[in-house]
Amino acid sequence: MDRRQQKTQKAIFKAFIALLSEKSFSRITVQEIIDKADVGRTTFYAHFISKEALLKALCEELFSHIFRSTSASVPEHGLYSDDSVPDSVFCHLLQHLKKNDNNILALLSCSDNEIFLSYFRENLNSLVHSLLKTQIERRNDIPQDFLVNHISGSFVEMVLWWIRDNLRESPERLDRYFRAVIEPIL
Amino acid sequence: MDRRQQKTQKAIFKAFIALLSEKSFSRITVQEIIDKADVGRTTFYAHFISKEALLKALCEELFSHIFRSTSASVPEHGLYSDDSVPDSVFCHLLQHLKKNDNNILALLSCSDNEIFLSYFRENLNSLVHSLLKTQIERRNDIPQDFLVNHISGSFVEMVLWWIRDNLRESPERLDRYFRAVIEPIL
DNA sequence: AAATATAAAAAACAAACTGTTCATTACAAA
DNA sequence: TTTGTAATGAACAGTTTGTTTTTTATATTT
Repeated sequence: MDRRQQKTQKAIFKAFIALLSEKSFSRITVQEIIDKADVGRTTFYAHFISKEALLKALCEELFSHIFRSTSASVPEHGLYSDDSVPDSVFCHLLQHLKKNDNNILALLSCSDNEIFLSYFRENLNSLVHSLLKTQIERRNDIPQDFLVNHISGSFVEMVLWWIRDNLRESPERLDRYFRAVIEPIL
Repeated sequence: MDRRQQKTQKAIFKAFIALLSEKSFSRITVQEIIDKADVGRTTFYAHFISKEALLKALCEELFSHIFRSTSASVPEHGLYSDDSVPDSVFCHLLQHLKKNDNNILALLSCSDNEIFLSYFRENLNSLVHSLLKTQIERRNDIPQDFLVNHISGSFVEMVLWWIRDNLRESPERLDRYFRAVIEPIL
């Protein structure tokens, strides 16, 4: 890819992230983005057809990154299948989030966060789904779909709660709480 | 209140709800609202200072209604404290949602639903909080806050899942699933 | 190094939306 | 009936959006 393109893309992403930590997505204008990124109006539209497309591209970037590194880290054993394993996939995820690469926490907590959340949920869902497949016992009184949704949904809600609480709890303790409400139902 | 005011308010709300079931909040313009409601531009701004204020007013309307009727219906016994009670507060809520008064389901499922969801969560939170107070046993290994958030959060996620699934499951069965994942941790 | 291709820029544009003002008309309540 | 208040229509300046066109700057290829 042309070095010039990379430069402008990077500038636009950076400006966009900075703006997102200031104000909600819907209040951000293309004008502000190109002002802050210091690129021409034409240039912006050559890269992204709209503000929404930019948001989507950003989401794909960030979440594919965080989830690739997470699911690669603990692939072999299932969801909380072994108590002796100290760090679950979830703990890894929380630790990753706490590091706050690329301001991902700011994005998840901003007021127009629905799009981020849907990406978060989607990625979590497939993660939980694949983890549950390795689980031996299965409940036959609850649909698998419901269970998957419950687990990933609860996790999302927990993260939001965590953020609202300014990350006061440690990832490890949070993971322990999460185990306490998830393990009994498996 | 002046009959004229009631009339325009009603027209605006109605137009707004109709538009929300067509497209997301951010794509709706004031222009469209006043066109559909057939009121003057000046009139709209005399009632609501912005599109956002209208949304807020609508949320307050709808949720205060649904939650007042719900929490009034089952005030005396706690959250799933008695297995012999067939219909929990949650079952009531689900049934209420299924009736879909004022298109509340459309609002919860539209793509810009963050504001609706925050109202939903908020109301649920205080409901769960008050229900847990009547619960005798308490876990001392998990903070009460976490538990409340987990329960109401899971419920919200379940409803979203339900909506995505086009309300295929009955409220009663959904309530059973929810019991199965919540009761074990109480 | 020169030639070619491609990205960025600046300016200008119509179209749409916003939020406000003001004068006029219609309606409700006393 | 009179008086107050709500609704209306038109016009407005200011933004924002997405596009076009021309020119300039920078990579890539030979």
